[in-house]
Amino acid sequence: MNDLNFRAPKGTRDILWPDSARHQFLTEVFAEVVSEAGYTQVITPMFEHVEVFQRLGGATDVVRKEMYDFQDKGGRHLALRPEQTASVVRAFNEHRPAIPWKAWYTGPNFRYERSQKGRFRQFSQVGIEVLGVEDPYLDVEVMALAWRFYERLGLRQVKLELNSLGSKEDRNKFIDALQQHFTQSLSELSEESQKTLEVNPLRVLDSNREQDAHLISAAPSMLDFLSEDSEEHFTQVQEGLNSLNIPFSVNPKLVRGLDYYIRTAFEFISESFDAAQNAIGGGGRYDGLVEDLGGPSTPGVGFAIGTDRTLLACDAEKTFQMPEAAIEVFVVDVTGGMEALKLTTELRNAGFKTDRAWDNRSMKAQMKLADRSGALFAIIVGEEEVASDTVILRDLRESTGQSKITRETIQEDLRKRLR
RNA sequence: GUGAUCGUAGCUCAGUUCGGUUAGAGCACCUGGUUGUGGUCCAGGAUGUCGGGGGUUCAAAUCCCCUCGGUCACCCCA
Repeated sequence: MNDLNFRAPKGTRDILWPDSARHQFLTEVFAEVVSEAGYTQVITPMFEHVEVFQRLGGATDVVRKEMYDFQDKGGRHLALRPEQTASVVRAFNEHRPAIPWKAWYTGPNFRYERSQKGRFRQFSQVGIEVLGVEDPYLDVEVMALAWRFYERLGLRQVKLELNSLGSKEDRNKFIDALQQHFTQSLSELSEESQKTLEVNPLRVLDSNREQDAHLISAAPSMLDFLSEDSEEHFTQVQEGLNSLNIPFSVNPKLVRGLDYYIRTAFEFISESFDAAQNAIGGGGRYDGLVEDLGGPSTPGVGFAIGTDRTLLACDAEKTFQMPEAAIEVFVVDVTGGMEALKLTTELRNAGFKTDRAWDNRSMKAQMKLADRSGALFAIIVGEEEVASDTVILRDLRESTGQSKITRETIQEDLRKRLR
């Protein structure tokens, strides 16, 4: 059991009931919210040609050092998806559905990194992508849907942080300014940030190291580098959110780790649990990505929400608890088990949630299992009942409620008492 | 990849400081009290490569080294 080879690989885990049920329900709630808005599901492969992800940018850690890539038996260089936006965009280019294409997805992603609270090597996300629309109000719709989803789960301590990264040109100007700012005081910057500065200056703003704090707060703000168009877009996004009464705060330091974001970038933070990884969802606009992946010039917006982290937030806020497993009838058979076999089949076919015991256990043991199953009624069959073509119907919620009924009326009797 | 910390029954943990009889507790599980009846109660029972490997020692869960895994933080992100 402790043999390494018979344990879930590092950073992965088995999700058993009731957690598995919460995962499933969470996905169902999400599907409901986005279906109501006209989104349709897309299911893409869990692996792609590695180039699909490499197009996300060589400065992105997710592709630079966290990718699970491998060669298949045909010599193809493939990678397990670290996120799904690239796959969805690739699928868009391959099939060219009519725009606007509003797609939603769910499923596992893979990143090779050290695990910690709210972070695993295999983790699942739900998300949406819209391709073919430039309208800033779509950015608003996208955020509003995520917001609505969190609300449906019962989460209250979610904060929306918003920023604009401007157009590619705005952004490059900003990066130059940042580079200048940090280079001036290079020695004051932490060693790690100095390295980051070379690879991706924007990301320095993300540093959590105390040493960097004052330099970062003195850094130029992205908002001062927005072109007129970008500023207009950003203003409309904010007006849209205001009109829907969705609270948000502008965070000019919000840069996000995927490098393809343009203009709108946002993140949902849970304030309910204590961990470094408290971003439960994030996204933004990525005009240009479709082109980068070989498609026609097409704007895009979307977000991804981490299933595991969102459930962590639900735990912390004590919401979205699982309902009890609802067995209605438990068949107790002390004649060998054949009667239970027939009865459970009959009752299940009739729509009753039915369970039973196995291995010809004692009546006491079977009753114990009936109790533990949460069943409301037990149907008891012994030799006497078989001979007289009856069963005993026992109400497990009471200590005494028990009656002998004929076999033909079992369903009728149950229905009367259950509904 | 870096640092800290932990790893004893299915679960939660005691025992590790200062090595020393067959390694314990609670919960859960099983059987019986109740030869046809659960949830309460009582009695009994089963369960451990003390994460793994190596070393020191007359003797290791306990000390040392290595390794694997968990947790937390950095990095990064959902």
